[in-house]
Amino acid sequence: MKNNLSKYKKTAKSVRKNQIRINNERRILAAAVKIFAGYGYQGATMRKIAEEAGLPKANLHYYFQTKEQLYRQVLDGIFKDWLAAANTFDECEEPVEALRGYIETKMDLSRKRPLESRIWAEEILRGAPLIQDQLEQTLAAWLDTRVKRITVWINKGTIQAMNPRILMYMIWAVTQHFADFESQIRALNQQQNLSDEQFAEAKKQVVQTILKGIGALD
Amino acid sequence: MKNNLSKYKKTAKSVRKNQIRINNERRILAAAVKIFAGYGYQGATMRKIAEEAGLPKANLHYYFQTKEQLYRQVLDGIFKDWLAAANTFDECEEPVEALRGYIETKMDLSRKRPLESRIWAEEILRGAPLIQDQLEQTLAAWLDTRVKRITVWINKGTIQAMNPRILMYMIWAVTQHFADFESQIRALNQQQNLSDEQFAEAKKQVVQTILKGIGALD
DNA sequence: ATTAATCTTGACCGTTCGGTCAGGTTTATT
DNA sequence: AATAAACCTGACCGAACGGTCAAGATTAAT
Repeated sequence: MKNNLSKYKKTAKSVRKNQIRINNERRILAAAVKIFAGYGYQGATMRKIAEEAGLPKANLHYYFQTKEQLYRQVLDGIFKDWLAAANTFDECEEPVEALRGYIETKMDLSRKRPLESRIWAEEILRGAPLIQDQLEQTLAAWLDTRVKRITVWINKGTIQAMNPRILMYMIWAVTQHFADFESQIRALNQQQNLSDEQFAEAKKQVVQTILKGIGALD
Repeated sequence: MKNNLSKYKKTAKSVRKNQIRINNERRILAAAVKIFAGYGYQGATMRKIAEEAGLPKANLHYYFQTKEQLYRQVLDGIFKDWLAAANTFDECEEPVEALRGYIETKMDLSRKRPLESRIWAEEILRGAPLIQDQLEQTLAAWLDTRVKRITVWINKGTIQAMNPRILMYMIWAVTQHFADFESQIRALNQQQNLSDEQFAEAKKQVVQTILKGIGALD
C-alpha cells in the first residue's frame, strides 16, 4: 500500500502498458529468442541480445531485471504456443483425424518457429531447471487428458492396444526432430534445408507411418 | 626433423603414451562428459571439469591445450560409438531383423549413455559448429549406404514404398528422445525415471509401431 | 647416480560476463 | 506551463572466465 500523495496519477489507459513499453518489450523478446536459440542460455549474452535488438544493454535491464527473467518470459511464450497446438487433437472425434491434425500442426509449428523449438529442447536437455514445475503440473495434466482419449479409442478397438504415453513421446520426438536437428538434416541433404516439397513429404510419411503403426490405417 | 642430440631418447614402449597420461586423459574425458552434458559447452567451465576430475585446473591444460580441444575429443568419442551402433543394421539381411536390431541397439545406447546423447544433441542444436565436416562427409556416406539397402527392400516389396531418409530421421528422433528428453519424461512419469520394465515396454512399442508403420509387419 | 623428460600446481593475467547507477531526456497528466 | 512519471544510457563494478607460466616434484632412461 503506497501513499498516493502525488499530484498526478496514471489514468486507466496509461496504466495498461503504454506503447513504448509494449514495443520495446516485443523487440527485446524477439531478439532474445534469436540469441537464446543460437547460443543457448549460457552462451547467450545480454550484450548480444542488446545488439540484436538495437538497444543499449542497460535498456534491457530496465525492462527485464535479469537475464533469467528475460529467459523465463521467452520460455513462457513457447509453452503457451506449445499447448495451443493441441486444439486439433481435441476437436476431432476419431483417432485418424485427431492424430493427423495434431502431428501436422506440431510439425508445421516446428518448421515455422524452429528457434522456439530449439530453446525448449535445450531447456529440457539441461534438466528443465526453470520449467520443471510447469512440466509436472500443466503438461502432466494436459497429457493425462489426452491419454484418456487415446485409451477410449483403444477400448473401442479403433486403434490397437498400446501405451498411449509412449505414443505421445514418439509423436513429440519426431515432430521436434525436424526443427531441433535441422543442421544435421541439412548436412545430409546436400547442405540444403528441406524444401517445402521435401518437408511436405516428410510430414505425410510421418503421419502415415505412425497412423499405420498403431493400426489406425490399413 | 628435429636434431636428436639428446643423450636420452624414448623407447618404443614409452613413446606410446605411458600410464600416467592414459589414466589422466581418461579421468579428464570422463569428467568432461559429465560437465558438458550437464551444462552445455558454454555453461561448462574448466574449473568444474577439473573439480569433477579431482585435478587442478592447470593440469587439464597440460593434457588438453584448450577447452575446445577437450570438447572435440569428447565429440569424436561419441561419434565413433554412434556409428558402431549400426553393426546390427548391416549384419541382418531382412528389414524386420535389421531395423529391429538397429532401433533396439540405439535405444539401449541412449539409455546406457544418456550424457553422450545429450552432448551430441546440444552440438546439433547449436548448428553443429564443430562437427559439420563429419556430418557432411562420414555421416552422409554412412546414411547413403543404408538408404541403398532400404531401397532394395522397397523394390523387393518387403516394405512399402517410402523415402528411406525420412524413415532414418524418424528412427533417430525417437531413439534419441528417451535420452535427450529424459527430464521431461520423468516429470510426466510421477517424477521417476522410466524403470527397466517401462523402458523395455517403450522399446518394444517403438519397434512395433515403426515396423508396422512401414508395412514390414501385419 | 645422473640427467632428461614428463608431470604437477598455485599464482597470476587480460577479457568478458551480468548487473548497477546517476543523471539526462522524453512522455503523460493536470 | 509545470511537474511527475517513465524512459534512456555511458560509465562503471566485482566476479568468473579461459588460459599461462615458472618453478618444483616425479618418473624413466642411461
